[in-house]
Amino acid sequence: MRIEDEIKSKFKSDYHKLVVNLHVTSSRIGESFQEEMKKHDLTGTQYNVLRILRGQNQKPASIGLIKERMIERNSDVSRIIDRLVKKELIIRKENSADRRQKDVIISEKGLEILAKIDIKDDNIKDILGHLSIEEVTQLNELLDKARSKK
Amino acid sequence: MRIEDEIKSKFKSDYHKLVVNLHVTSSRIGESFQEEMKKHDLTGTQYNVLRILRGQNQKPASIGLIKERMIERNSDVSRIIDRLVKKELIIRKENSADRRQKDVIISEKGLEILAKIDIKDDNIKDILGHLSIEEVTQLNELLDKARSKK
DNA sequence: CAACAAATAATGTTGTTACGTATATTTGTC
DNA sequence: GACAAATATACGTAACAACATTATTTGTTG
Repeated sequence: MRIEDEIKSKFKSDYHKLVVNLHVTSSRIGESFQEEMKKHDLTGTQYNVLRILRGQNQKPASIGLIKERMIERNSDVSRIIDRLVKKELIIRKENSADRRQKDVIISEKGLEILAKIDIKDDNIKDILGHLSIEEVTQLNELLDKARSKK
Repeated sequence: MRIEDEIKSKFKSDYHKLVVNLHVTSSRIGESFQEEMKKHDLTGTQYNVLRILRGQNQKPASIGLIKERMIERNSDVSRIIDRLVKKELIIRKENSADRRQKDVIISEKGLEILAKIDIKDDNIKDILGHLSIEEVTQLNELLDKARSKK
């Protein structure tokens, strides 16, 4: 369905339309994943942080590093970390070399929950399977270009 | 920049990558608009609701209708409406035929603020001007297709 | 080396959004 | 006309976002 019909709106230009289209499409596709997260008592943001930590392969990450890699860049990482520590999905220690910093790593329990969640190909196929691999590649390229400032 | 480098992450497939790419791109592009809204003391969500109401041409909208047309469909429309009423940007009355429903319309003040905001082409050009019209059209088409369930 | 600037994270506060549930009203059925 | 079901909205709570402030530690400079 075209975006104009989906949200019953009109746009001044295709550029303007693209801004809204991106937002709506991301939101719709994201809904399915949020649901998946809920089954494991995680929010999308928390999942995002866990994945960043897993990507570190047990190399400690500082709060600042996590913040840089997050999708929503203004997030209040300190308190997101608090919640994940409370759930015992991650471990937070002081960094011995620089005592301003914290060393954050993912726990066994955190790794286990990620493994359970790991989006099955089935799941993705349900959501995006109607796109050909060529279309997916092209979309990825165009999105990369859209983000590049100029 | 490719999405892998942007958030330093690896993906199992281009499909998986697309999910993240959509989210990140939407978030980055959206940041610019959020800033614009802040100048007028609005959130993106509130702007979205005001636009829906303007689209009604003074025909009253129920809370449910607004919810349907919103970008984020899980939103708690009742309280978003509360805030807009408090700012006197919209008017909320009981519907006389069905007292469960509310009739919501945009106020003069609401229309004025929208007119002031109305995204200038300049603004869009800053953000997406490096894409050709062909690329924009193609992106819009691919996004429409990505949303269509099958 | 002392004084000051910069970096890093935690905390306080407020506003907003997400999720689940509760309440009020209407509609349909017997 | 009583009652169950459906519909529309409101509310309670937790999570998140935005922004400022503070505390601690580190780096720099005279």
